[in-house]
Amino acid sequence: MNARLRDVAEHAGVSVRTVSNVVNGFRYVAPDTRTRVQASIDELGYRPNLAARTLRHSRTGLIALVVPEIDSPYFAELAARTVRIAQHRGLTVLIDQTDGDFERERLLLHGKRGQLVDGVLFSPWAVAPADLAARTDTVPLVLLGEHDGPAPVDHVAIDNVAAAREATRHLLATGRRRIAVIGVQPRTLNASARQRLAGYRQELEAFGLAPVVDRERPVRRLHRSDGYQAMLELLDSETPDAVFCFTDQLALGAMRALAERGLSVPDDVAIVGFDDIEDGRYSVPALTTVSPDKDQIASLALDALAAQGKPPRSIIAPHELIVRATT
Amino acid sequence: MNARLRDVAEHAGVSVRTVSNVVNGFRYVAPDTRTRVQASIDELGYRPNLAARTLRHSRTGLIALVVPEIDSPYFAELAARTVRIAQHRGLTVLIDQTDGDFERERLLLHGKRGQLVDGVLFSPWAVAPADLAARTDTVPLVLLGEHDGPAPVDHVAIDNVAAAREATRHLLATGRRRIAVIGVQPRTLNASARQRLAGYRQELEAFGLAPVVDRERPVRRLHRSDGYQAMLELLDSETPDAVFCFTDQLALGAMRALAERGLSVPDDVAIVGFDDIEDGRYSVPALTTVSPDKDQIASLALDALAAQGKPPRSIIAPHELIVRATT
DNA sequence: ATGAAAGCGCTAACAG
DNA sequence: CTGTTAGCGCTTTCAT
Repeated sequence: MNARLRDVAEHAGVSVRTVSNVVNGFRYVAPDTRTRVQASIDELGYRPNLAARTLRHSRTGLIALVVPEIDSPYFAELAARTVRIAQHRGLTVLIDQTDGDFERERLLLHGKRGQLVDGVLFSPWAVAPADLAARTDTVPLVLLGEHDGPAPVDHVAIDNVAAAREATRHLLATGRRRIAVIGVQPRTLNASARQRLAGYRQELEAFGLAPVVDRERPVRRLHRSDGYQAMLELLDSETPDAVFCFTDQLALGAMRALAERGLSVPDDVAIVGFDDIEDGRYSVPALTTVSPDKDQIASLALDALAAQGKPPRSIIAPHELIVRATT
Repeated sequence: MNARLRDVAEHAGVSVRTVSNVVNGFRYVAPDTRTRVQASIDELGYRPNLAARTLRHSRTGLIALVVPEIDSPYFAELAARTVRIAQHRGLTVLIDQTDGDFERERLLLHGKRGQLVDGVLFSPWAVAPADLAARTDTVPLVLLGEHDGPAPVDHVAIDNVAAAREATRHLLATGRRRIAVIGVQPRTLNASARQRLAGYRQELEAFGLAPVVDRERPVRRLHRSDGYQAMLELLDSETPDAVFCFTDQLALGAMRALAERGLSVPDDVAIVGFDDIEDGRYSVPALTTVSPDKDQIASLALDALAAQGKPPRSIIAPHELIVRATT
């Protein structure tokens, strides 16, 4: 077993109180006492027991980041930034992966992590606003990503409607008129997808173009393969001159389908993605995309966690359209 | 404050012992007592305090996964699988990101996580075998990835020499003779890179070809930009007819450089990567690569963690060469 | 400036 | 089958 405070105390010939003072950098310890105690600490290889501390303080310094899948590039990049920023603030991040499974999300939401974490950053996939409202767990919660409905929870997201409008406007400005989208979600749950679709339609209409139902392609998940599949289907009915994909992964899948069909990007079909993942910067051609400020998202979410108690807010993080070679 | 065991006991009119029995699914509880207690638990919204449990059991159910960067696709995919498999085994994974920083790695190695975790899965970047040997912390440790030197630590890796030989052999078999590599590490620390280089050279020599120093390109990190840069340099001296990249990210960067120079893959230059990340499956053309069995790596590492105490072993996970369109 | 001791919430040995 | 209680390691009030 590891050395305890008491072992150090005995070894140094002082009380536990004094050792505790030294460990926690307390002001009033006689210099020589401090030296002696420190020597004992080193010699015995003492390390404070986090569990005992937690029990005492009822604070762990841990926060949970709940995402559908950590190896989806967007979440990986978001997680990397969250971990980094949390580290700066003296927090440790514990990652939960739900695989988009409703039951796992529900469990996590309702305190499966018990007193283990001081807060939860939650990126919902399957869970609905009603489930959030029904939450009884008291651990501070911040939602990552779009979320509508009256759930009494903080959430941070970019302005998806505005972002989608910019993407669409950019396509229109480069002379495209048959603009399709890939990424509509069959279930109504994904608020981000819904808002991106709304933004796309709004911009088309503002330009005097009527949305064409056949050009709004649904996908089950947001992987490359879904984008690939959706693009093939799109090509089977009509060849659009541009596609706005609701994630970069979908866009990369779509580009692969176009390449296989011998279509050129951007000459035959222009592509805009969403998320600004690193793959898109190195794809050939490089992907035009909406870039959410992931550092800001992570940072604002952590702020919101720390500020809990105040009435829930809807926090908007910045984004930017990055024009590269696919448009 | 949350309800405690004692509150539930009073509410249900039983002792804490009984409540504890119910919570932990103990055998001998009278059915009606159980029902009554369960009702109180639900009513009060009782959740066991993990810190107290941990203090009692000196076991947290947490393990740390330490990686240089979580948003590097290989590590993201490995993390996703580790989290998933750990979940199955009732473990929670906490992710530490070192950014390849020596000091952060050293800290983590020497027990910065204190009693917080039951074990550490460590993917070293900057830290050397000597640092590992000097470790005093007692938390079980398993190294992920190649590691040589006599450090008394379990580690799981694939057979990098054999894998590199297969990759090189494949290139030779398709008629390539001017085969370059990208991914040599200037510092001697990265054992994986060293072994891949060794395998490449061995296979060339076995084929009767002498290694050419200029064709062995170093990189600082393993990002796409490094591969891109290295490929450009390679093209400035001589155009190889094949490049074996030590990671898929390097390969994707290299492919971008080739595209910009108007060279065709695989007609002008064949490419083999390493890691089998998802991007490579959807790049155009799709990337031939060495695929380490990441599920096995995660699974074997978790096994090794559980089996600690036995003499340290060097565990070999399977790998496979996946031939796609770049060769 | 240091010591003694209570108590954080839980588990399990002991007693019944 | 259930109750009582010591103690996991630490922080901190109270006392000196």
